[in-house]
Amino acid sequence: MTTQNRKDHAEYAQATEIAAQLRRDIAEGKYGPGDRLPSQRKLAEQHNAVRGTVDRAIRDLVDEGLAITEWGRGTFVRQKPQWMRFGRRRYSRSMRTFNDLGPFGAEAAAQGKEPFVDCAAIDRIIPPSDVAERLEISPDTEVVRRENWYYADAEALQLGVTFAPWSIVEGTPVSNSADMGPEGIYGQFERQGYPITFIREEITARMPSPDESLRLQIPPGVPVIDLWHTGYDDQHRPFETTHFVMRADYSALDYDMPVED
Amino acid sequence: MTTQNRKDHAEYAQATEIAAQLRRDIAEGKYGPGDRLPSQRKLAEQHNAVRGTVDRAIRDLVDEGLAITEWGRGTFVRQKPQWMRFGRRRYSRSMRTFNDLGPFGAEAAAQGKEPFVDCAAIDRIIPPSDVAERLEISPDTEVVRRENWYYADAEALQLGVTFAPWSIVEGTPVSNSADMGPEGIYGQFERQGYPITFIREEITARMPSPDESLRLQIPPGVPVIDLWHTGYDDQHRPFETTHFVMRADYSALDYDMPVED
DNA sequence: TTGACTCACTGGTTCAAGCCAGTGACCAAC
DNA sequence: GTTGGTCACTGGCTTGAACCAGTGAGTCAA
Repeated sequence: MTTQNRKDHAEYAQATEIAAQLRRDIAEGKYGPGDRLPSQRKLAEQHNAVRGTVDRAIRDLVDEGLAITEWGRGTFVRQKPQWMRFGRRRYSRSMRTFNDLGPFGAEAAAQGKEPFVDCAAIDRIIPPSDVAERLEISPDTEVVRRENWYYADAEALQLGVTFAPWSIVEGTPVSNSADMGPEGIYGQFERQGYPITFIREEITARMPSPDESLRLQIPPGVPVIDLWHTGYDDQHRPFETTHFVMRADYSALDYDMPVED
Repeated sequence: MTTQNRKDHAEYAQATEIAAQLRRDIAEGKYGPGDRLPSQRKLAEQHNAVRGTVDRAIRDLVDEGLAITEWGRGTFVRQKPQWMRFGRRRYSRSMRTFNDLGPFGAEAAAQGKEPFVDCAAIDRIIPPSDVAERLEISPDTEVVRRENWYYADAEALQLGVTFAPWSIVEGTPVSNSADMGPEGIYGQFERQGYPITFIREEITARMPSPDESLRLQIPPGVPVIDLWHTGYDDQHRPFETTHFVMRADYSALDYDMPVED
């Protein structure tokens, strides 16, 4: 590897040194969670550097998720939030009536947070190709598109966009109502003859797009978990797929499952 | 929300404008994957800005994973790599003999990559508390620690650190050899009376630490998937747990599983 | 032909200075 | 007491200049 990236090169650069010093100070508890770091001007003076250099150092910390800057107030040590854990049980029948808001609400409540789910849109559309593939339908088969935003304590944590063939959901609350009733959306699917029996979860992580940063109010330095969930009925036919984008700093996935031969 | 982060504030800043323009150009194909962007000095001239401003804009692109800079050469549009997908089948018995290198090797080969697994260390240690909890052992029970690095085409993609009670692995290759034989590590566990029957996967994502960036050679703007895997035998006793850190831009997880009541 | 060298060009980093805009403590006027 | 303004302080961003170090094409002498 002859080419090097910025950070490699900066290994002994002043900004990197300052960042490393601050990381040490944070790790050693000199600055605890929520504490304010010295101002950029003070740090510049202390390290015999220009303020722009300190700004770069702090930007690195922020990008790592270790600190958060607030305009006009200062730079603060970030407190690691509790995780919301989601997994296979999210879809189990016994979870359905656990809480008005479903598994998300239950998990939020367990964390002492106020859950809120906002169904922002319900549309009837021609599906994007990746949706059609997951639903195993031809690309011109219409689907319902339900856009849900999940909040805890008024902070947006997740975006979930659910797709299902229109023919399955026509006339049911899934196609025309934000309220899925006490049994939830999977109760509705079950009534239509599609009991959720298998699920497939395709997971990756990435940095949010600028649009996602804005809409999910994701702080700098926090990635998102990008999850495609697909539900299958007892005959292994897919009947719904949901694309979740979750703030990674608040979210964990937790699956337990049998191993087959 | 009265406080705003850096990016919100910079919404109409010049650097953000330049970044947005470059994003558009990339999206529209003006610059394709692998193409070199104009030099910072040229871009500065074009946008009537100073080079520092252009540098900030490009840094944003790099942090998003859209571009990669090479010192002395220029800034290039990043090509999105193929993903390696891992999931439940990674542990199934039928996968064990698929390839000398196991599921990782099989997946790499499927992507046309040259797989290589390096067992960097085998130690006998007192486990960290999170390991002891997952193995359901007392914190003073010794365990084996196996550190594995996974490469594809000489690029490090994953780090996996496996822990298992020393009492289980004593005298077996798991405790003293990099080579697990044709049946792999789970074949060894099975011989000791621990057939892998259930798994638990705890998944989250985060930005890599500077150390991880260095050792996995992770480009800026790429998060890691942080995965704790635990294997259980037919009596639901945990016998091994592995902590994976995976480059998120190359890795996806793909699970299919039954839903239970 | 080949290898050493030059040189223009690249990004990486820092400097020194300045203006802008949000914050919050403080204080005077109501 | 409450209100509204001042002001010192915060980070956000830009300017313009400079030096460093890696790259690679082109040159020139052995």
